[in-house]
Order: sequence, then C-alpha cells, then structure tokens
Amino acid sequence: MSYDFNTIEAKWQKYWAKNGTFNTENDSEKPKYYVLDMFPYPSGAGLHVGHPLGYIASDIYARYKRHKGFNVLHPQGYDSFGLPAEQYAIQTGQHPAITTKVNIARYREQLDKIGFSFDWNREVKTSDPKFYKWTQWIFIELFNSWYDKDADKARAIVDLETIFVKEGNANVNAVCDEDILSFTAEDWNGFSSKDKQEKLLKYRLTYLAETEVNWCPKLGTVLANDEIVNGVSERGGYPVVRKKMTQWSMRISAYAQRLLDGLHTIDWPQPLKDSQSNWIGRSQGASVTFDVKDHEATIEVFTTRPDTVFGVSFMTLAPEHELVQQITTPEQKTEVEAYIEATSKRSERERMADVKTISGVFTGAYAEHPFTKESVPIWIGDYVLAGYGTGAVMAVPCGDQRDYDFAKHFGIDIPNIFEGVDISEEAFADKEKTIIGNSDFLNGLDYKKATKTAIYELEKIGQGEGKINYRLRDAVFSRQRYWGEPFPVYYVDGMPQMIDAAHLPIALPEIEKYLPTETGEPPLGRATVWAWDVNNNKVVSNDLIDNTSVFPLELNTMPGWAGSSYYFNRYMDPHNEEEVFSKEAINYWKEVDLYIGGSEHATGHLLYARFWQKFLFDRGYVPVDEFAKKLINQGMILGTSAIVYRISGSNTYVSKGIKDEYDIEELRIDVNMINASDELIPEELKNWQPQFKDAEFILEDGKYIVGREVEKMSKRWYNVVNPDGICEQYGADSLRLYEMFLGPLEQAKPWNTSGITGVHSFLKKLWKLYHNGDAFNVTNGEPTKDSLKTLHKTIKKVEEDIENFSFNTSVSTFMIAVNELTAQKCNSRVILEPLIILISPYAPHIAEELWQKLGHNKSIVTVAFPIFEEKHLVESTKQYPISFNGKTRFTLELSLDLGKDEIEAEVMAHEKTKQQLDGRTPKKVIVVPGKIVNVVG
RNA sequence: GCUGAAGUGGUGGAAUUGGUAGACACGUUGGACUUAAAAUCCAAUGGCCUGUAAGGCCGUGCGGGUUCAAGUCCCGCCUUCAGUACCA
Repeated sequence: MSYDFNTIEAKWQKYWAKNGTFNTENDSEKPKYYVLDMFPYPSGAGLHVGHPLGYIASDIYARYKRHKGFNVLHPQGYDSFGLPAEQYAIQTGQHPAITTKVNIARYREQLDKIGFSFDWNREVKTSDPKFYKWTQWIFIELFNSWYDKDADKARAIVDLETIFVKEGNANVNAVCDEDILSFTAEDWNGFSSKDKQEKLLKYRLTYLAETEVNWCPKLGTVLANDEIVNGVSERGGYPVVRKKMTQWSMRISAYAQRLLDGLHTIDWPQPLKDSQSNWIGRSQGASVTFDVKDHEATIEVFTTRPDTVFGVSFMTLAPEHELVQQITTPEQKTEVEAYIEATSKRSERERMADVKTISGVFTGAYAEHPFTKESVPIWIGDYVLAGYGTGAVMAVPCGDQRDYDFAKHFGIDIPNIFEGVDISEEAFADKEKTIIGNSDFLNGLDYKKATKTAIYELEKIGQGEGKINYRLRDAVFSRQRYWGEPFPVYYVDGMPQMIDAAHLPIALPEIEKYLPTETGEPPLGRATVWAWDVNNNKVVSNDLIDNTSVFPLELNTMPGWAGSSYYFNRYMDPHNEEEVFSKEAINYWKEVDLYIGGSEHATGHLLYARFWQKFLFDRGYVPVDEFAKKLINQGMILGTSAIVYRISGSNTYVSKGIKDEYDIEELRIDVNMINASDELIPEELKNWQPQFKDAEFILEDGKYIVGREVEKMSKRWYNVVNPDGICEQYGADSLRLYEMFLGPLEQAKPWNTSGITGVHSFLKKLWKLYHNGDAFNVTNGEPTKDSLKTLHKTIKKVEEDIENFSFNTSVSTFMIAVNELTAQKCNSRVILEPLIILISPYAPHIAEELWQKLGHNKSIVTVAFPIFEEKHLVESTKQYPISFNGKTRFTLELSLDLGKDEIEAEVMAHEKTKQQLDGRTPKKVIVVPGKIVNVVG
C-alpha cells in the first residue's frame, strides 16, 4: 500500500469537521493561547499558493501550542466588505452580497483542502448584519465619547455635558476642533439644543466636519491618507485631488502619543514599528506667534528650532493658508492669486514629483519679530504644506536648507546666527555642533540650552510655548460607496442623531444600481426605503420623510477598516447577540498572543485597530490596551514567470539560449506548462491560446527553453500557481511542508514548484518506514541507542525552531531524522509515537493516519508533548567539566544522551583532537552528537 | 535624502552565545533497476593545484581591525531590496 495522500487527507478533513475537533471552549483548566491570521478579503480570483503561507505558519504554531497543553483559539473569517465586489456589481448588476457569498464558498473549499485547524464555529464576516451591528455599536460609542487630556483617556460625553452645565468649558482640557470658543455655564445653559449639539460635535471622538479630503473622482469616493500611494489611489492607481467635503472623521490624533508609547510594549517587527512611528511623526519644538503688521491677525507657526528664532528673515505660508486673502496687499493681489491658481491646478502627484523647483510669491505684508520687533516679509510658497503643523513656517535660511534655497532664489537676507560656521554655500543644520550667536540673550548657548531659553522667553512675552506636533491626522471615516457598513445615523435639522443601540443593526438597503446618483450623492441616495421613523424605531420609505417623526438617514458608508479594527475581539464571543462580547470571554482571552499577516497593513489596519482597542480599553470594554502581543509579517511568495521569445512580426518562437541571434519580443506564458528544467513542450503552448495554434518553434538541442523572471504573483503575468492543483498532485501535507521549507517566514521568496518533490519524497519515505507492502509494520521492541539519539535530537531542534518561528529549518530536521531512521531500519513504536506528534503540526493528515494505525482512536490533538518528554528525553545541552591528559580541566558541551565517560572516550579516540591540542592549552571542546566539533586551546 | 533589512555554491537556503562554512533540498552528472519511460535507489557535486588517492591552497559583497579562532564582533566603503519623503 503506497502513500495515498488523497484518500488520507479527505478522510481526516471529514473527520475533523464531523467531530468539531478544533472547536474551542471559552473556559478551560489549561492556559489560553490566541493565534490569529489577518482575515482575507474573499476576491473572485481565489487563493494562490502565496496566500496560505501565513495561515500555514500560524496553523503549525496553533497545533504545536495545543500539543503543549494550551487552550488554543485559532479562528478564521472574512473581511468581506470592499470595492471589488461593488465594482463587479456596477458592471454586472449582481448584488455584492451574492458575489461575496460565492467567493467565500470558494475560499472555504480551498482552505479546507489544506487542512487548517480553524474553529469555524467562530467564523465572522464583516458584511454580515449580525457582525456589523457591533461595528455600528462601536461607532455610536465613539460618538458618545470625548478625550480628556488631563485623565489622558476617553470618557463618556455625558460627563462633558455635566461639566458644561456646571462650569462651561473653561477648565476642560480636551482634544477637540481648533475653533472652539470658550463659554460659561450660563452661556451653555442658554444655548439652543442645536447649538449644544454643534458644540459637542467638536469634542466627540467621531465627528462631522467639513474637511479637505482626498477625493478620487474615478472611484467616486474619498480616501484615507494610507489609501494613497505616490499621489494616486492604492486601488486602481487613479488620480486624487483635494476637495472640501462634510465627512465623518475619527479623532485618532487624540491617541497619537499613546499609539507611539504602546509600541514599546508589544513584540512587533521593528520595521513595522518604525513605519508606525514615522506615520505618527512626533516632533518636539515650539509654537511661535507672529503679529501681522497693520492687520488684526497673528500667524502661528510650529518650529523644531526655537533656538534659531533670531535667524528668521521671512515667513512662508502655504498657498491654502486662510490668512493669505486677508493680508495680501492690493499691489500683490494679482500675482498672489495667479500663484494660488497655478498651485491648485497641480495635482498632488505633480507637486510631489517636482521637489526641486522653487516657487513662491510675496504677499506684500509683514510680520513683526517677537523679540527684535523688526519687519519680516510674509511670502507664500508651495514647499509649505497646508496639512502639516499650522501651514506656516518661520523661515530661518541659515539653519534650514529649504528656507536657504528659497531665500537665495528670491534674494532674501540670510543672516548668520551660528558661531564659527560658514553659510555662504548652504544652510547649517547640525544641532549637535550648534553654538548660537548674533541672537541677543541666546548668544553662546548650544542647541539644547538655547531651545530651552527661547521657549522660556517666548512664554514670558506670551508669544509662544513649547509644543509637540504630530504628523498623524484624524482619519476620514466616510466612503461614498454601497458595499460597506451603513452608519446608524439620521439627521434632524442638519444635526446627526444616533439610532439607539437597541435597534441595530441598520441593514444595507436594496438599490437597483450601485453607482452614485445623478446629483452626485453616494449610492445609498438611490435607496427608496432609507429614512428613520423615530416613533417606531425602524427604517421606512423615503416618501414618509416629514422631518418631524421620519428623518433622512446617512448616505455614506464606513470604510474598509471599520470591521477589521475589532474583529479579533469578536471571535472571542461571536454569537453573542446582547453584547459585542461578554466580559467573561474578553477577560478569558484578553488579547491575541500571536498575529500573523502582511506588512502592507502597517499604517492602515494595524494602526486603526490599535486606536479602537485603546478606545475600548478607556471605556472599560476590554482589559488590555494593545490587542496583539506578538506580530509576525510573513513575506510574500513571488511568482516565477515564464517568458517565450517571439521573432518580431512573426508567429515563430525561439528558445532562450539562441534568442540573441534574432530580433525578438518577450511574451509571458502560463507557468503551469513549464517543467522543472524550464522546458516548454511546444504542443502545450499551441493548445493554450488560439493565437499560438500555428506557432512555430526554433529549438536548441531539440528543446524549447523559456526565460524566467521573478515578480509578484498575478493573473496578469500567468505566473499564478493554484494550491488546489498542488494538493491534488502532491497532497496538502506536501504543500504545507514545502511552503515552510521555501525559506524564512518573514522573507519574500519565489515559488518554484519543482522543489516540492523534495518534501514529497520525505513523506513517502516516512510512510515507507512503517509499511512493508500492504502491512503496517511497527515493532514494540526497544529501539537502538542511535535511534533514540535521532529522536531526541529531532525533538530538541524542532521545538527550538518552532519557538523561534524558524519553520524552514525544522522541516530539514525532519528529513534528516527520517533518513537516519531509514538507515537504521528503525520501525520502533517508541520512536514513531513521539515523531508523529512532532510532525503533526506540519503534516497533520499523514500524522493522524499513522496515529490511527498505531491503534489510538483519539485524534492526536488531545495528546500533549510532555507525554514522551518525561518518558524518553535525556539531557539536552549541558556543560560537563572533565580532565584531559591527566592535567588540564576543560568543558565539554554535549547534546543528548552521551554520558561523561563516553565523551572522554570519544575525545581520547579522536586523532584530530590530539593534533589540535598540540602545543596549546585546551579550554573547551565542543561536541555534537557523535563527533567532536572543535577544540579550543 | 532619511529609516530599516540584507549581501554565503548553478538555485532556495543552513550555520544556538565567535568554534569543522555550504546542513537540508532543488538542479546537474554518473550508475543500478527497466524493452523503454516514469517512479525508486546509490554515488559525485564551492573553486583551484597535484596523473589518481592522500593531501594542499583559496573561498561567506570590498578594504582594514580585534581574536588562538570571524559568515558572525568593530571601523570604513560598495551593492540590492523595502518603507518614507518639501514634516518646518
């Protein structure tokens, strides 16, 4: 009986499903461990071999932890709202829910074939009303919260109202909109209800505001900063322009410092942490206020170099700065307006691409230097960004290269305020070597002292203060799309009202077309049943809107990151209809212990999820404020495209080795037609696509050899390898082993199917070791010492490797073990039992089959590692002091079951050792099983 | 420009705290078994020198250094990849 993986795998997958083998309870005597994958978006293309890489790694770890005696939570679900299903709907009219359902079914089928140990009872789908009910609930909670800077946490909005009633907002230290005016308790109590709502909205953690947003005309929606790459939309690569719109925003900026601080407490990859802290972009400095001469206006700037305040020779405003219109003198008006016009026409992308060109224009106005009272000309220039700081800078040309270039270009003064520094060629920006001069009370001070003194003096005259600035902006939360979570919001007199949580979910309405309306409203503007009846608490027809008891509902939907920002908590208690999750469940599981997913979510999902977790923590819903203790980014698996060379203008294809003799063009063809030697069978190409039907071939040595190119796996390049085909041909266990064997988990690596024969023949050898023809052949006798050595070496190495997430080397270790056992002709039960358990995370199907053949009727899931550890494991690495040649003492580092005497004997017998020791003083001999490694003298 | 990671055979990659560099696998070559192929098994496989072998020399991007000993540590370069970019 040969290793019939197809039958074995089907049998055990059925068994696991039927018995609910991997279903997890929310309470247990065992310690808990939560292993999570980033849930997939179920796209129409299905899985390729790159997708399951992280899932296989996490599954191995989950199965390993179960063996180690943990109660393991290992769920899976779908991030099923999103643009592709919506765009498919726009093209075909098929409801996105149907597309999504079909895609999910396909994903599930593919995932099941690989043999994951997911607890499917806990599956969540973000597009399921039962799930997004709680997304809506969290939105309401955010709406009903504000950020108290003194307590440094989010608090209920009713607390704020209580304060306003008693004492107005004078003593409130909150994160809020900047245009808040102060009011007393009396003022507050006299405000109309609408006034109060307007005021409160400026404090809420999610708020409506007219903001300048990234509008993508082609997609018909706004995008968050992290959804824009190089000035174009991440999805589709369409142009993005700035546009003012009223949108829901999330006050994530309130959490900037805590999001930064939290990074020190979690075990995440350094590059990922770096990109988050870059994104948050904390910089420490001061804000300085300049009075504008002849105007009732001030310009506030942020600077990281208050020590250089005496070097200011001009100011620059962003073209979009609100003061520009007000202060521009009549003489300069034409020029300024032309400049603003010109910059607004340039797309974000052009502005970014063209960093070198210096442009700007003088406003004609002057500011007053806070200390010298000298006139400082005010310019506008597009090197100053409206979106960062205050959109204005105090320009210190001697200390900042951009200011320097600008000053040089327009002939503005460049006063030198540094001691002993030549600034005739470029600005001097080295803080460490700075000694301030020519600066009144700052003369002779270094950077640190001068900064402190400058801030102190600014505060004294009331024209500035120490300040920390963050690059992180509030996140726009509205999308003009259909296939997303509807907001639980209706509008009374233009003010947003939350629907009571008891009436959630507010389900997506049916619409006929999925495009925006003719008047430019979001797709939900097409819904005819989309109004809120406050008396009956239900969604009713738009015809009934009377603005007294039936009101219009919000037409936007939530962005893709809404559902993914808390789904990991929902897995803990996925069927709870009363609460997002029960106290018991969240207190038992607490947080994700291991999270595996791609690094592309660094400044999106992973930042927003940390934000929501901190918010939920503040409001007492979760017990920890970081949701994932450890995170690993799996590297991408790349495709190896196959290239054929067509002689230009013909249908003749020339083999790779002789292509240089012809004028050729490259064409990518399906990699599945190529064998391990990069050889193409011409007949296959002829049958692949009609255009190749009459193709002719120029061969080399009777073969057609294709070119190879490593690039992203994509349908477009015909380099996609489907895991289903691999499972059929080699089995899921081979696929799992091979994906791990390819290389380190975190690294990007090319897929090359030919290598799979290595791990596949390993499994066949393992099978053969215990099968003699049709008979299962295992002895009950004591194994030899060599076999025990092999076993324990393997146990030790594989355990270490799994703990270090070095799955690739542990696969090699298995191969060595089976090769050794084969050479030893060892088919002892004593060796096999632990070996099965050890291998089972990697190759669960064959392991279960062998386990059953051994007569165990339980799934191996219930058997823990310690069973054989106690019984068989001898000393691992330890240091033994021994004597050599009767005089010198030194240490032996030994592995496994070698005793002291045996080691001495081996050292004595080792000719090379004696040679190495000749004339030297030995300190240490390093021994690995069976042989001396090196002698240190 | 800044930040981070990495450079090891024909290829993917091994190498605990510095301790036999190239494990394991692919590929290649030769052999066994087959009418043949596939499958399987065995052997060789970093480069160079020596008729073979034994043996020797050189080898982890480049140049130095520390050490009995360096792929690993230190200094200075080069290259590649990833992220980020007028952030005041």
